[in-house]
Amino acid sequence: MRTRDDAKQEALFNATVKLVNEIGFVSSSVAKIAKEAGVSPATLYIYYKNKEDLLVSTYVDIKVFLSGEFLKDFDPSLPIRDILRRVWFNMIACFSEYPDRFRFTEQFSNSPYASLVDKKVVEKYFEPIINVLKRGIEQKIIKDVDFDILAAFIFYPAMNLSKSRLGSGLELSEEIIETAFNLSWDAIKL
Amino acid sequence: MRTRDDAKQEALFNATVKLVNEIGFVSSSVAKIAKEAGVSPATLYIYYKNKEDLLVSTYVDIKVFLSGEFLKDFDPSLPIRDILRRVWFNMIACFSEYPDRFRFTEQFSNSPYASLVDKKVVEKYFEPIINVLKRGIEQKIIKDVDFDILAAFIFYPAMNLSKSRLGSGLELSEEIIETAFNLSWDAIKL
Amino acid sequence: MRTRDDAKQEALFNATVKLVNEIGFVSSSVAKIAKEAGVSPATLYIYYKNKEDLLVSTYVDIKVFLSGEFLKDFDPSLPIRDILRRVWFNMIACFSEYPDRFRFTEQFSNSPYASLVDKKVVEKYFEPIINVLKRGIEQKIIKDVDFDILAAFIFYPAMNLSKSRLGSGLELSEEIIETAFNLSWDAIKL
Amino acid sequence: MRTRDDAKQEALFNATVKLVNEIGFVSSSVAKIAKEAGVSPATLYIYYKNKEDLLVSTYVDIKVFLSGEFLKDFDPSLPIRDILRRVWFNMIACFSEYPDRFRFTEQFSNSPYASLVDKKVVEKYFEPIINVLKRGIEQKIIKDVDFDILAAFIFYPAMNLSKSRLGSGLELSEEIIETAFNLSWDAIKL
DNA sequence: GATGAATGAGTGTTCATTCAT
DNA sequence: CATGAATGAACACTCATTCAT
Repeated sequence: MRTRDDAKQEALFNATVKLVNEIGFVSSSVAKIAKEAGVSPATLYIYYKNKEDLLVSTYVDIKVFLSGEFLKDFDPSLPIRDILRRVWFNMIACFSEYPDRFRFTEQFSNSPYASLVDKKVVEKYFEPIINVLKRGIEQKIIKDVDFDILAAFIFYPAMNLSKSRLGSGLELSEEIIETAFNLSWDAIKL
Repeated sequence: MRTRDDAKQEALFNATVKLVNEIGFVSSSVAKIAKEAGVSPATLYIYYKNKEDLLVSTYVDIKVFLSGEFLKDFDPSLPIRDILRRVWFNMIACFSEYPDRFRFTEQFSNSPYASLVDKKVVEKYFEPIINVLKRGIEQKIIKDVDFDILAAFIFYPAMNLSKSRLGSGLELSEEIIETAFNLSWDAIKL
Repeated sequence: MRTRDDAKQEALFNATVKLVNEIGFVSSSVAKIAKEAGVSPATLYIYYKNKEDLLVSTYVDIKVFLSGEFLKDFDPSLPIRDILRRVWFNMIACFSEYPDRFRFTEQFSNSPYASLVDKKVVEKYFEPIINVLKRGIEQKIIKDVDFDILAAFIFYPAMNLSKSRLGSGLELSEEIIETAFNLSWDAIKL
Repeated sequence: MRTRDDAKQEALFNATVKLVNEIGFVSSSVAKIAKEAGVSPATLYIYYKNKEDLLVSTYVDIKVFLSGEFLKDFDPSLPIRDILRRVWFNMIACFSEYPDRFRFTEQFSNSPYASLVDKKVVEKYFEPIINVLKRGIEQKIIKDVDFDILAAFIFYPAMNLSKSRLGSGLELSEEIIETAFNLSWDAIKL
């Protein structure tokens, strides 16, 4: 018998990300995604249970991928500010390098599909960063506030900045990224 | 297309916001929206050119409404920090009071429809706040950085905080809002 | 606005009966039925909630129609044997005149759709015949056995005879019908 | 196509009968039948030419099986009434013991597939009974009418009685079966 | 102004069957 | 012999929009 083809699954993944970005969730039909991936719609159902499974799986895969990018050259022995600075630069670089995947997660997490994802599974991959923040709080370097408040001043600004710059086509210079990180650090540091 | 019966138009507006939140953009069909509003699908086309017009108009209307809420008790004679603090509290209160409208804008602005909105028109309503920031920069109270960077540490944290708290069902206490505003202020103040 | 078109509903009814007979339940798709009726598949869903509704409604309509045919010239003042004889002849004539409707009910009642029909509703239309049988039992003219046993020797033989003759293309002569009725009467009479 | 593994063929036979009864002809796809039988859809095509072949073969196999059951303890030396009485009891017992196979034949024979079966082949297995009836006619014990009329008062009542009782969940007591046979005998005897 | 009827095009999904291993 | 992968065609059904009243 034929064997499962990783190339096909990857083609479906790429086609999904591409189409959702080009024409949006609403218009991204199974037929169009399959066509973009160069397979029959029926074939899609060999690799995914249904459309929901395709979208949720794609989202989770991207999230795992992004966490890997964010944690590139992660070195817990560095000072906390340096660690976060590296993560910050990684995030911005990642969003600029993989804007499609980034935008897919933005669309996805604002859709009703979002509630279908087990957040625990995804959060696990971001744990190293969370631990750094915890350490920072213990060492009285970072303000002792809930994690979602810290997140609102670290991750979301990076995302929103990337989004607004990607949208307007402007480049995010090294300098601007540094400046923005300083605001982030000023927000959370004690 | 706009014509007379305001009650019908309002019913359509409410139905659109409600349905998009309940079942998402993808599933919100013209037929369902019309039914929810208690009118015929054909009637919808008297008030709106087509579905796109319905969604975009609804978005713009909400944005205008939100700007009014954000600027409640706006008093330019107060110190800049106090002005922004009031805006901050207004935003959080507004998101918590009108979660449907808030979530609609989130879904909408992450969809391809977003590009159909003339940002100038919407931004106009937020000008008073922008002017405050400009004044703050001139007076060396606020860091002299691009507006979108400031926005990334004022508006988006408020939105993301509201979103994450709304999603998890947690309440945002007065104290937490105050704390979060302090982070925001620390980020942008000189 | 346009008004509901009885001609269309009738066309759908006829198309359903015709197609189910020609190609069977399995192959009778909504698209084919709509095409046969000369309307769009979407139009079918204005007149029927879904395919199941179409088939069940068609079945019930036929059953009501058949009961009317069976009871033609029904005269309760006649001797019981004469009443049943007339019903018997009516049945055979009806099956031969409307073989499509008859065969539809045969296919339907042997399909899983059958369980969706409220038997009470259908049986109501056959009550006059049932009452005749009851009277016959009371008057010691007919054997005192359960109704389904009597039915198995009155209605089903008529149906099966019709079916086997229709299938083989043979005519059912007046004489043969009379003969068969005699067997039926011999079976149930005391 | 038929080849070796009898266990697989039997599994397919059972799966077909089971599924057609549980979900009907319409929903019984090759994929589901194969899954139920624990084999690959492709394997099914080793044992059967196509779906039609599978269904027709299953039907014929059941018919042969049923004929065997009907003729259990068949003793042509007994009086004709006793022979038919035994067949009658065998039929009822068989339908109650193998309701799935019985219902399969009911569904099948009311579908367009029925016309694909060579009736001669099937009838052959029921010949002993037919011969008894012929003898009964010659001996002036049974009415001299066409065979299909006799059948309509012997076999079909038994089937319909079984069907209605199976459907309603009621048991068919020894006494009721005896009673019903008496009606059958009254119908056909001279 | 307002409506339910009407539809061609599209939706997500499953189908019977064949292919490559 | 046996298989899961693969698919074009079909499935039931819904879509945004227009039409006739």
